[in-house]
Amino acid sequence: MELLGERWTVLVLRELAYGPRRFYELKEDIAGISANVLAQRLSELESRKLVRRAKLPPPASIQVYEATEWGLEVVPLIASLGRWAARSPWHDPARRRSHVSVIMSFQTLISAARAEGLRARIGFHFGDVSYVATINHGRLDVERGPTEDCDLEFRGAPNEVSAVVLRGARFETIEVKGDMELAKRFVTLFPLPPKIG
Amino acid sequence: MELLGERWTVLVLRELAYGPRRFYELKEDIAGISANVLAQRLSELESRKLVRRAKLPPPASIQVYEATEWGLEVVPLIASLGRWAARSPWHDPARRRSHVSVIMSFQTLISAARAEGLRARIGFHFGDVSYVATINHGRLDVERGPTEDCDLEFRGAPNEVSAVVLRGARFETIEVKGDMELAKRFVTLFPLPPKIG
DNA sequence: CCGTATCCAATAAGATACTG
DNA sequence: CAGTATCTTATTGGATACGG
Repeated sequence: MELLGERWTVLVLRELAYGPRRFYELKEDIAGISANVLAQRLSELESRKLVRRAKLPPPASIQVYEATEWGLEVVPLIASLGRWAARSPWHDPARRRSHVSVIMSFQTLISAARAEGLRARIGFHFGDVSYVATINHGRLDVERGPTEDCDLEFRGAPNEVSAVVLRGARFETIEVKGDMELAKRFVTLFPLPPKIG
Repeated sequence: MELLGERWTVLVLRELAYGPRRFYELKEDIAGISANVLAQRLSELESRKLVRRAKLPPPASIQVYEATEWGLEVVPLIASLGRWAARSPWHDPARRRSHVSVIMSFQTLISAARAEGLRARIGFHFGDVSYVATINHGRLDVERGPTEDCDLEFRGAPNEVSAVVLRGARFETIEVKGDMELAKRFVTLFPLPPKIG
């Protein structure tokens, strides 16, 4: 609790799950956090060795925050807590979510059995951030980066893409291109865990 | 975070991991919590359906708090968070711990490889609370209850027992009785995860 | 863009006392 | 024993403004 117990701390760390981010990205993607609290949380995380400041190589040369190895090790637990918590009767999938949170839920919810034998590269575009997800041996491996050589691409706001992938919203509500047969199968790979009471 | 995010909430839920408890037990075992905060946390947990009030069957007929099924499902994640957090450079094993926390760390830290092929029943006495742990197929199954038919028994304060089992403190610092060869092997089954920095 | 400084408001917690 | 009521204090978070 001393490492992760204060308000916002877990959410900040989660945003660093797929690589370094800059201050204003974090501020924008963590709905409702204020600059001073974000600064404080980052410095606490830094002093606890869960996060470190890094400088991107030239020509970018900007300062970013990245999770340490140890910090990254707790990320799967955070993801599992998310899956558990989403079963709450009061969970609201319409709440605005960050792209990190959406991608993480894909990774957490994929059914190895349903993805059996499937191999595919799938790209996601959320505004100016993109991810490539590789399905392999029933797992979904994800990294941030350009969606080159993908069999299928989704583009839209995180919530909308999530609604299509997890909850069967119509493809027309976002932008889907590439192998549409794959798309139809892909959105069946994510069984939602049973709701409570 | 809305389900478990406030201060004390996780600690309260953890105390219910091995069965129902009464109010004053929780108050005594959660170091530093005050009665009003505990009452508030319990009622929040109840309204969120992680905990329910129950009445023990006669002749006890006392009121207790117990975790719901759903509440119990998050306990292994709490345990894993504990293992992760104990690697912190600032983790202090001398801090006073509850018997629940100690038992849970045994369950979490046992090495399946080292316990390979071992079968045993081991009892633990902490004041007036006792547990029986069964080693089987590399796992440690635990339940609260009388230590009947155990091959080995430990008795002492939670911290002291933990020091013996996890950190190789001398048997003489607590009370150990039964199969002493088993005892010597038992305390080798729990490799501590590597420290950070 | 990346924070820091300042201030104010809300709230949450601790201590204590008290009651069925 | 199992809480509730009350009070006081400490913390923290949100808003805003500002500077490198």
